[in-house]
Amino acid sequence: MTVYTATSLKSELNERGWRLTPQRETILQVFQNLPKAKHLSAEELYHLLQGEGENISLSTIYRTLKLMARMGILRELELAEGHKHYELNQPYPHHHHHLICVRCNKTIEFKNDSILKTGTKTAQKEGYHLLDCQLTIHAVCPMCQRALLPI
Amino acid sequence: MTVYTATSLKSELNERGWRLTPQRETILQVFQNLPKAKHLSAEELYHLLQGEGENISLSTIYRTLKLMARMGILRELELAEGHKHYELNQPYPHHHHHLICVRCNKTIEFKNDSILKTGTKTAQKEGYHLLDCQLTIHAVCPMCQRALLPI
DNA sequence: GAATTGATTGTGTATCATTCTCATTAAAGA
DNA sequence: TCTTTAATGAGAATGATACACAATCAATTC
Ligand SMILES: [Mn+2]
Ligand SMILES: [Mn+2]
Ligand SMILES: [Zn+2]
Ligand SMILES: [Zn+2]
Repeated sequence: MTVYTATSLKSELNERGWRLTPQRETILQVFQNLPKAKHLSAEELYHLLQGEGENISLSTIYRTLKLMARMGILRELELAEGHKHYELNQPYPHHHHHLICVRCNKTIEFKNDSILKTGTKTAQKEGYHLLDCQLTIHAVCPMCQRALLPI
Repeated sequence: MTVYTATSLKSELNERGWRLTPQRETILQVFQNLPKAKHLSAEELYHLLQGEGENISLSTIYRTLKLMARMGILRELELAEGHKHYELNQPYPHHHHHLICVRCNKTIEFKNDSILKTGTKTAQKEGYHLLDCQLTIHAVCPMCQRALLPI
């Protein structure tokens, strides 16, 4: 949960024998400039880049998202929509969690400092190297409670 | 997060105009008799039932898992394996969370009472009806840290 | 307890997110 | 600049999950 720049990304990649490519740099930039509370799926990122004239293949998008999640740069979110979403994995005080309506997928972000502390302590206790720590609350939003729809 | 019996399941289903079927009752029983810290995927549940001579179709398995998750009977877990896992959604003091190695998928359960309190409070504050609340820690286990494998 | 109704099931098929293959390209280091 | 090999792009393959629809049967009514 560090703040990355192109330079620090490059050195961390090179340390492991990997490379900084224009594609990887561009994708990191997109996430760094994303508005607060905005999450992107692979497909959404692909189309966003297309719109900016950046032709990065969908394969590379998928590979890069997975790589950056495994490095702890991005967080992989399961927002009850059948595909993954990603956002920058930010440290305190930007670290936050998600409250999701399982019916309409409306998502609310919220903060709670003690959760990251719990996560850090738990990982440490077991000797795990922490990448991400997210509280996910599945619930039914007020609107969907009123609409008496079948599940 | 209630403890369900066949009878309470039946009344809750009937309240909504739905039915208790032998398939649904059997599937609930499987989860109730599952050993601690055991999680099942749709496919695993299917084969477990086949082994017991219960021929419930894979479609029904998927439908039932989704139904019971939306009712709050089961929790849907994303254990970094490319498919969902399910377990009984148990109240305090059995409620727990997961620490997952993103490389080998080794999963450790841990408890922390304050998290459920945070989840309950957050949902209530926003007027959401709570179904489940899970802290997921993504990390790299000690063994996988030593094995210097490519991500 | 028979008839009615529509929710549920099983089978097969469709969908779609994600991964894989492989030839080509291009970072990194010497 | 040259060499090595990681990374990319394009398309095909995979696999988890959803869907369509005819047949079944759980719940309710008479
Ligand atoms: Mn977020
Ligand atoms: Mn568990
Ligand atoms: Zn909703
Ligand atoms: Zn591991």
